[in-house]
Amino acid sequence: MPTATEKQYTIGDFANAVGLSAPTLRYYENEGLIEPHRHDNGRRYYEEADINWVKFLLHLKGTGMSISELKQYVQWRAQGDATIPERLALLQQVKRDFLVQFNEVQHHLQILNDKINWYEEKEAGVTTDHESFRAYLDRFGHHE
Amino acid sequence: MPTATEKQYTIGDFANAVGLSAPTLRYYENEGLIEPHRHDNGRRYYEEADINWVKFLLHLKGTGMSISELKQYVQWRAQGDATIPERLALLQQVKRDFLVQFNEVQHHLQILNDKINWYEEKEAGVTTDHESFRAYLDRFGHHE
DNA sequence: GGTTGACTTAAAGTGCACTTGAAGTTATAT
DNA sequence: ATATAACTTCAAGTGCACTTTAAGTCAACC
Repeated sequence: MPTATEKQYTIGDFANAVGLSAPTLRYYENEGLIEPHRHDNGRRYYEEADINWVKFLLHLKGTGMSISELKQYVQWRAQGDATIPERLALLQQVKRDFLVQFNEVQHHLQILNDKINWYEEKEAGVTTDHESFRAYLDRFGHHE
Repeated sequence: MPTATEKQYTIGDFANAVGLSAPTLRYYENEGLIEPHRHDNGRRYYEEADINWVKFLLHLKGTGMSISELKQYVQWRAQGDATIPERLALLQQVKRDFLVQFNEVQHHLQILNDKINWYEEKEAGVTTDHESFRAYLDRFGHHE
């Protein structure tokens, strides 16, 4: 049973589909992250499956992986199942780093929220004239 | 009642105390974020309160504020209470942007976790030989 | 069939947030 | 007293992830 001929995307359409610019796609290709097909005239074309691949890469990138880490991951992947332990170890390390950052960033948000509340209450005349932000924070048990 | 003479930090000691390098502190000063005192010989010194100030700036920075946004915030702050509405609006915008990013990043983590689990199960021989990652994701209802 | 827009490569440029270097002064320890 | 370490300014350099430019080829529309 022959599958329907796959839709072919120009680099411009593909860029639109994945939310990147065409130059960025060429840059990623240069870095070895993507390998589009070529028409006889030299022009690139992309297929449906490439969309999923790029979106997956962007998820990994969004967890904090650099281009060179992605490149390493992709190289291992091209070498087949023998490199699964390496890939798994890399992703686990990325996850650990991510979680550390995630906790820090939540703390930053806490302080930002406190400051916003402080300004809002100050505007509404709720805090006493000379209460400092630090004293205010202390009331909530936040430190640093 | 005279308060105990405040401890004075050299730029090196202060850098240590706040977790930045001395050049970075000079850079921040250049950008108008910090204003240390000076000894008669021209050398900078910092006091306890400066530690809290820098740590607060680093919290704001950690929520995604750029150096130039911090600069704007600091300038408004120097202009007194009249600029509280501007400062509040800025921080509220920062918070909105932060929360958007925060949601996205949680989704990225979800995909990373799925991929790690997929590798772990594959290593343990749990998934069927030819199940694709996408099919695996679909079992959990994750998309994109 | 000509104009407009999308594509091609390779190299150079950008923006951010620092970091490093050069050249010199000052403080501290032996 | 002298070595060494920390400070000073100002300018230039770095790393990352793109973005822009230049010079040219190709495709689609009227």
